[in-house]
Amino acid sequence: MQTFSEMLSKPTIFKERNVLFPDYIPDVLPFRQAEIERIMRWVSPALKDEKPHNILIYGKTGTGKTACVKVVKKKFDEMNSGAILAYVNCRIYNSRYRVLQKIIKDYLPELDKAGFGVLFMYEGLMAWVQKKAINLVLVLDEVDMVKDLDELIYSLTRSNDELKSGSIALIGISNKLTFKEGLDPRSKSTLYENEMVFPPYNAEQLQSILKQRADMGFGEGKVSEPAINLASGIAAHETGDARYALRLLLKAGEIADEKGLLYITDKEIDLARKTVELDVAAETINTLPQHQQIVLYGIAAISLEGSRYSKLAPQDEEGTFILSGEGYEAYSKACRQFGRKKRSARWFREYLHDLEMLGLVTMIESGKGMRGHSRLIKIAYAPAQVKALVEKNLIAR
DNA sequence: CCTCCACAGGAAGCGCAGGAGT
DNA sequence: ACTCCTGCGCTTCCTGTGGAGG
Repeated sequence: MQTFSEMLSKPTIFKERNVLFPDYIPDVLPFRQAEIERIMRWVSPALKDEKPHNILIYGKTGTGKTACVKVVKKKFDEMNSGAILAYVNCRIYNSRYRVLQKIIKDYLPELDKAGFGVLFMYEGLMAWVQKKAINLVLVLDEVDMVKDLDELIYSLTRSNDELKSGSIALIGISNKLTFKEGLDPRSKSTLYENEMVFPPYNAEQLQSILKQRADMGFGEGKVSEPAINLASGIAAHETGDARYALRLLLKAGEIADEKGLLYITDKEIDLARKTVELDVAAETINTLPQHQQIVLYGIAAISLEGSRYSKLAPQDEEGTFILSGEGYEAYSKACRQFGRKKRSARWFREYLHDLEMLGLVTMIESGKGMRGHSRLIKIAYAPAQVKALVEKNLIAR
């Protein structure tokens, strides 16, 4: 058993661990200067007491949307004008009520008493904006999470007609390109005043981002060039997600620490990828409905035991393929084991389909040697780990 | 050739919960 | 408060597919 001081005095490869975390915003964002300047230009009217433009920012996860806006906010705040740029994460504050409440809490704490209705908060906010002639820019990050978005947008933008002084503008950030469909045309047109799309980073860009962070996080020359290239290649191949790339780097650092290494090579990155992949898979597995987890468990179990028909299945890749029939048997057995009532075979196929969509299993058409249309199933992740994970989830309740 | 097997996936229908309307 | 309706998860039933085996 180690003591805390022993742990803390252990040599570490990290120099500044924080810079590898997803919420860290560097002073300079590579490849996003143009985007930052555009946002600055659009919000700048607020600094000379005019109403700025509404903006909608699109882009996949890890393309730097939030980071850019935060950089703009920092510069905005440094101007020390009367204008305010408020940031709200709608994943947490996911309704009109909660968004209003959050703003009030941050800027009008004297009004922050529980139990006031939406109308009261709204009018309090308006009175404050008008009295102090504030130009308020409201950033709604992950705006697609807001349940009553139409009402929120409508009440906030329409309020500009009523205000005699001051103004309210919106910056929406979303990573779903499809969320606009469900919107009321009126709120659509206000939000779409200015639209901006953040493209994913390509491999070279990710490479230089990782280089920058690696130098800051570990010190120069601590991460080998092949390691950087591998990590950026993996992330670029996925979705160009910088957050994922950084996660690989952080995990590789932790692995290096465990092994007492002072240098990160592509071998550590490769190990990191496996654990990060499994982490990501574990997150989706944990949120899966019970029976889909049991299906997965059954398939994992039978993959470990060995498929009865495995000799019939193609052996071109490693990993065991199983037949859907024996998959259903395994699922039924798992249901008995966990004390759950089993679903019909028809629904089992539907579950399999869902699991395939989530990338947790892969299925191929059975070729020769099999009768009719059948499918061969294989789990995408290490069966032993998957099995243990589901077991933990289901035994707890 | 025909029949059967082992499965895929569509259609209909059922009970239930949660929301809208009154 | 109440009904009504709708969507959802699921079962049951059914048709289709294509090699295996007689």
